[in-house]
Amino acid sequence: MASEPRKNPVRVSCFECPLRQKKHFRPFSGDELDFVSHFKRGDFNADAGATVLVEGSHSAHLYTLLEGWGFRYKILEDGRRQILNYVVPGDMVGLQGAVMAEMQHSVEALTPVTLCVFERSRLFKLFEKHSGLAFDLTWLAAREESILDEHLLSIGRRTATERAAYLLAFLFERGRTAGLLDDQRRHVPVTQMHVADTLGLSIVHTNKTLRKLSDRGLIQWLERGCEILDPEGLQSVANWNPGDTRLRPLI
Amino acid sequence: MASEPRKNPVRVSCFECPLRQKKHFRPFSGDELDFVSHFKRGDFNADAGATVLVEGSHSAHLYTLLEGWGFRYKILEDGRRQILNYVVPGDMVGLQGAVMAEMQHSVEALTPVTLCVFERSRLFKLFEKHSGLAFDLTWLAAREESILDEHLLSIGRRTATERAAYLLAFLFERGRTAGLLDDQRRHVPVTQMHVADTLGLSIVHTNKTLRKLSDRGLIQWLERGCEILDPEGLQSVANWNPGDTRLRPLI
DNA sequence: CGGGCTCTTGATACGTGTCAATGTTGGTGG
DNA sequence: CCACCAACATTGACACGTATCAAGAGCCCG
Repeated sequence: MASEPRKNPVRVSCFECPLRQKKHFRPFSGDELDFVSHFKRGDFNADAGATVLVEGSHSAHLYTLLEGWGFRYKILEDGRRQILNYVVPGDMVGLQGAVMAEMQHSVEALTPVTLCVFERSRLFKLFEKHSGLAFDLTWLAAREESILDEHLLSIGRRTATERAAYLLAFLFERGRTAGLLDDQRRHVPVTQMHVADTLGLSIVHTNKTLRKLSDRGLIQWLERGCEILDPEGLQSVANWNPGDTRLRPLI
Repeated sequence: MASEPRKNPVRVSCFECPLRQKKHFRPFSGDELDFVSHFKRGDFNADAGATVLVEGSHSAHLYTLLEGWGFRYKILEDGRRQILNYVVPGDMVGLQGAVMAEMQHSVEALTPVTLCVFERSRLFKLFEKHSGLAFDLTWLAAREESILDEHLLSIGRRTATERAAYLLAFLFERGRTAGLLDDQRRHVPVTQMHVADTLGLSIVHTNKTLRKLSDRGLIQWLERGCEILDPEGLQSVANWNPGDTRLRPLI
């Protein structure tokens, strides 16, 4: 397995939240931290490959990914699958189900994951009492939207090679700002099947496209994952660069 | 032009908001209505084809479309364009620019449009004082996300014919719930170029694909627009059905 | 040891893009 | 009023990108 063995599934207190201390997240106020620690119901651990949330359900919960990689996807009746976006630590999951009628997509773990579980029914209290956190929630939703916009541009208008380069540069950037990757750890834990289902390509063509990127020294493919050798190179192939990397909120 | 001539550009008061009275929108409380009417700065009218918002800008404003059709899009440096989503009355526009650093997409009017202009700087007050409206804002963002998810599935995994059928069924549904269309008025004001740029297809192939739908009696193409003859037929070709059509919020 | 999952590669078929040419419509200016 | 032009829609021929089919290798795990 690509990632280290899961930590002991001990309840993680918000006060010692390992994420909050990382540099990319904005600090909480004391009040907010207090509220969130009550908002949180517990932890949820899942193995790689596990389905965390399923389309059509109307869960009583809402999650934040604390550790690991995951992805959101939809499938058509005949099994064609489209990966919509990836989930890294700090990302909120299940907001759709919490706010609207039901989930319109599923979520699967790519590595072993830990999620913070929040109680859906207390969400309205968050809006009522903590406008700063409510704003953050909207911020997160707006950012998800802008990522989906870029994906749409990618699938709709970029060539296969550009798409692949974009995706890998994007995943590296997301992993980096989530503290999963850095100059030493450059391993993105996806299979070529995941890449294919994200780019809207067949797996065979994906393989041939990735080979081109390997041949140019931009990446190296290993079993069950990809080593990002040259993030800037990928960005320039894709004609993309990461947007705003300033402090982001965390809930 | 497909739509009737623009109404006199008189300031529209929130108290007589023509949208709020339509059945698809949730009613405001008196307090909320009061607040929104102060939040609103004025109206903004634009002609068909006008660019309403441009990528990279950081506008002091935030908008709700009051009347007409528009669309959001992104372009690559060499001019390739991807239409991300369409905007109908009741849709909020520019939230990204208001919440994050700057707009990551542009918005263009498809018909003459009227927009309500809100003051960005008062947004934090909305969160502070009107948690119901703040929740609505998040609701709108979550719904936009779920639409983009479906588009992504469409472009990534549906065939050209399915994609086209999906798009037209989708546009009919959006127009219908926004009060722009009904069983009598079935005209969607897009060119084949718009369809092509939404589906990620070339214009020539789009033309040939639309012809198939015409031949099957599902649509009829007119100059600068499309008559939706059989919405359910389109839905079944695309293997898609509109989700939650319950009351939606309006800001 | 077998079987599943992942990655790889070559051959061929098909969907979609590109090029080119034409017709229509509506608007503009002489 | 007509000539002209721009935008939009249409069609056929051909090229290219991508899907599909098929086969095989390496690996891990039961």
